[in-house]
This record gives sequence, structure tokens and C-alpha cells, in this order.
Amino acid sequence: MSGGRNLTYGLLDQLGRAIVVGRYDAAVFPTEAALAKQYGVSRSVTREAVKMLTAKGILTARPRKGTTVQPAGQWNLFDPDVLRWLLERKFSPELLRHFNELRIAIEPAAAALAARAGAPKTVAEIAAGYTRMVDAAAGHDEPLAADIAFHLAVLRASANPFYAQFQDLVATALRTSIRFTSGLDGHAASLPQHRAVLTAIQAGDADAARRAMATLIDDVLEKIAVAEAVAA
Amino acid sequence: MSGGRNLTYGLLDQLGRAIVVGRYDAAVFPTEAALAKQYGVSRSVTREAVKMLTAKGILTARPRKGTTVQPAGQWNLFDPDVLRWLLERKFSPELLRHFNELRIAIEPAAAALAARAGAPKTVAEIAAGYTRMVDAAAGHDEPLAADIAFHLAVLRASANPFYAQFQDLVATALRTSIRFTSGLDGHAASLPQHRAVLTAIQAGDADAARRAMATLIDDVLEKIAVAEAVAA
DNA sequence: ACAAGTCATTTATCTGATATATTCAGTCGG
DNA sequence: CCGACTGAATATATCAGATAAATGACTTGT
Repeated sequence: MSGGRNLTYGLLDQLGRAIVVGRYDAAVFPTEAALAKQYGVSRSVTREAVKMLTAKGILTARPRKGTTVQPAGQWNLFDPDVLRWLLERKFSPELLRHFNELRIAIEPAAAALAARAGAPKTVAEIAAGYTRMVDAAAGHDEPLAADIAFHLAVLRASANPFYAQFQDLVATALRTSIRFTSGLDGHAASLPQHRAVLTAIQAGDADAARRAMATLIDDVLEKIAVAEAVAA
Repeated sequence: MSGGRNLTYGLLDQLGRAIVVGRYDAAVFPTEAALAKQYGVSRSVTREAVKMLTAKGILTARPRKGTTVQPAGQWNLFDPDVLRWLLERKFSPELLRHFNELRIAIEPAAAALAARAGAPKTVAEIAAGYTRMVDAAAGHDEPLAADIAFHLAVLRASANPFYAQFQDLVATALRTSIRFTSGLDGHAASLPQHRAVLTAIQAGDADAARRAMATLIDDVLEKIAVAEAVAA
């Protein structure tokens, strides 16, 4: 049905989605024996899938009490799997707004750090991302892929491993933002803004880099606010 | 030796620490059979511990190829376990700086969101945290615990689940910062700054809340910079 | 030299038994 | 009537051993 790399990953995926979508919000989570029978797999596979979900903060297991779903606040939202499950089943303008409320905190700060301490090699990757965006505007590259490459390069150039952790989230946010930013029109318009970010980082101007990135994401947030208002 | 809740969690902890400290940077990671023999546990326990580490992005396993350590960039640094292993064995002023470089991005933005959209109940928690800090200054409460309570309340009041994810990291950063901020003297001095954050949030002044929180953390970053310079 | 097939190694999966922890109900003593 | 203790029930935890599947290395035939 939903086969992953193997039975364990397939079950992990099915259970993760089912939990995130809320199938067990009211019902009690099945015991490992019940799960094994229900999905037609052995207890080993069941136990390993459950253990992975506990490692992601989604489940807990205790003798006699059984396996229970953790409150959503315990879930590790920055885990790529959890993020994917969240999007596949619970996508909403509100979730997209939450994404970008985080982006507006992280990315300007990352741009500032990149301007201050970015290694030449990583800054060159930002420049390469911008070049791809220019090519894309002329029809020679994928606009979305180029945009993502630019933003991820900034995160890496921050020289702070914690900022690099947001690459998944930012890539996801950019991919899903497409549905709200009226496609590629507004995208082409943002070329000068991206250029401003790049030149500020290359010049080592942290404040300018921060401001340029902030206005870039502010525009996205405004468009989401409009979309949320329309939906309401 | 290092017993956790049970054998699986004990092995998870030992392996996690060993990997994070770099014991397998050069050496190849043992096979599941070798691990089981080495730690004197069954293959089930070994496999479940390994599966949890793969869920945290630290390991991958493939038939015939064996189990291998992932590059550090793949590790889920916001996982509480990973964070703990990182600190227990690899603590450094640089790591503390990385923590606070993230805090200066997150917490001012969280304060701004709290000012704009904070629910009265969660804002009351911030006020309660501040009250605890005042009590602590008079010797009636734990200064560190009160400080942590204040900052975590701001994160929760942001009404954005992604910001709430940083509670572990901020609590950890505050606990470890003590070693560098000359104990409680500088702490008492920051009371007015915390008050400024609180009143700005209560007044709904997002920009003031952001600025007040930013100066608060900037002070910490400055002290860390001094410590790093001294160490060099 | 090259392509197909064989082999060895490691994880993946299944099965069934036993151990251990925890809750719940009941019992006994005060 | 209440509190502590006791035992049964039930879930996860652990062990052991066998078989399957995947994959990289090797071998062999042309």
C-alpha cells in the first residue's frame, strides 16, 4: 500500500501520518500486538517503528499502560518526517504563516551572520544561487529550485550549525508558498531584493543584509495575510 | 554502567554520546551483531537503539553495507537527546555562542509575536516569571529557574508552535550561560531589562518588545565574546 | 576484457518463549 | 473507615534462533 524502503519505514510512515492527522486524538493507541496484527507485520517491525516514533517525540511506551500519543507540543517539528506528515495532511494558510513567522526570525539573522563571518566558499554558493535565479528569469533554469538554492546557501553561510538545521523547513516553506504568491510573477519582481541581500553579504554589511532579507520575507507574509483574510 | 530507563535507552544513550564525541569519526561503526556482543544485550535491543538513532538523523543502516554514522549536518540538533550529548561531552564557548546566536534571532521575534497575538493566559505566565525573578533577587526563589521560566513563557506566548520548540534549547543555553556571565551579579542587573520586555508585551508594543529582548541577549553575546577572546 | 552468475555478509523479518514493570482490585490490619 | 500490603492481569522489554532479502565482491565462461 504505502511501501517505504522496507516494512519498518512503511509502517513508520503510515503511523506517523495517522497520528499527525489526528486519528488517535480521541481513541486510545493500539498495543504493539494489535498494531502487528492490524498491519500484517511482525512484532519486531512494529516495535522498531514505534521506537522511531518515540525518538521523534510522538509516542511513549510503558509496560502495562501501553503506547500513547504524546501531546503535540512534544513532537519534534523540525524533524523532516514530522514536517512532511504535517504538510501532507494538515496543510493550511495558518501553517504556512507559522513557517514564515519563523523564517523572518531566522533568515535575516542568518544573512547578518553570513555578512560578518561567511566563508568565501559559502558566499560564492549564494552568488551561484542568485545567478541561477537570473538564468531562471530568462527561462534557462527552474525558478523555484534557484530560489531555494539561494536561501539554503545563506543558511549554510551563517557558519552556525543550528541555522543550517532550517534548510528543510525553508525549502518546504518556499515550495508551498508558490500556491499563495500568485506563481512566478511576484517571484521575478523579487530579483532586485535577492540581489540586495547578496551584495550586502559580499560587502560584509550585516545590517543591510538583515534588512534586505527581512523585507523579502515580509512581502511573503503580507501575501499570506491577504490569503488568510480572503479565506476567512 | 550507564543505565537508562531500560536496556534499550541505556544503549541509546551510550551510543549517542560515543558518536557525538567522535569515537567513530575514523573507525567504522560496528555491525549490529558486534554491538550486541560488545554491550552484552540481545540483537532486539541493539536494533531498537540503532533505529532510534537513525530516527534522530545520526545513523543509517543498509544491508550488506552495515550501519554508518551520518555527517553531523544531518543530525537533528534540536532533539533534546542530541543536545544533551553535545553538551555533556563537547561543551565549549563556541557552542554557547552558537546557542545565543540562535536565541538573538528567535527570542526577540517571539517577544514581538507575543506582544501582537499573545493570549492573556500565556502573557500572565510571563508576568509570573518576572515576579519569580523579583522574588529571587530578594532571596525567596531560585534565580536561574525564575529566569528560565520567564524566557520559556515568552516562547509559548508567541502562539507559534515552531517557536515553542526552542524551549529546550533556551533552557539549556541559560543553564550553561551561568559559567560565563559571572554568576548572579549580572543577572540581578538584568531585572529592569526583563521588566521592559514584559511591559512592552503587555502594552502590545511589538517593536519595543523585540528591541528589549534583543538588548538582553546582546549583553550575553558580548560576555561570551569576551570569554572566547580570553580563552584564545 | 566483459558480462552473467555465484557467494558471502549484513540488515530485515518472523516466531515463540520468558522476564519485568505497572496498574488494579482485593484483602487484611489498625 | 482507611491505609498498606498482596497478588493477578496485562502491557512492554528482552532473549534466542531461524529464515529472507539486499547488495557488494568475486568468479567464471566466452
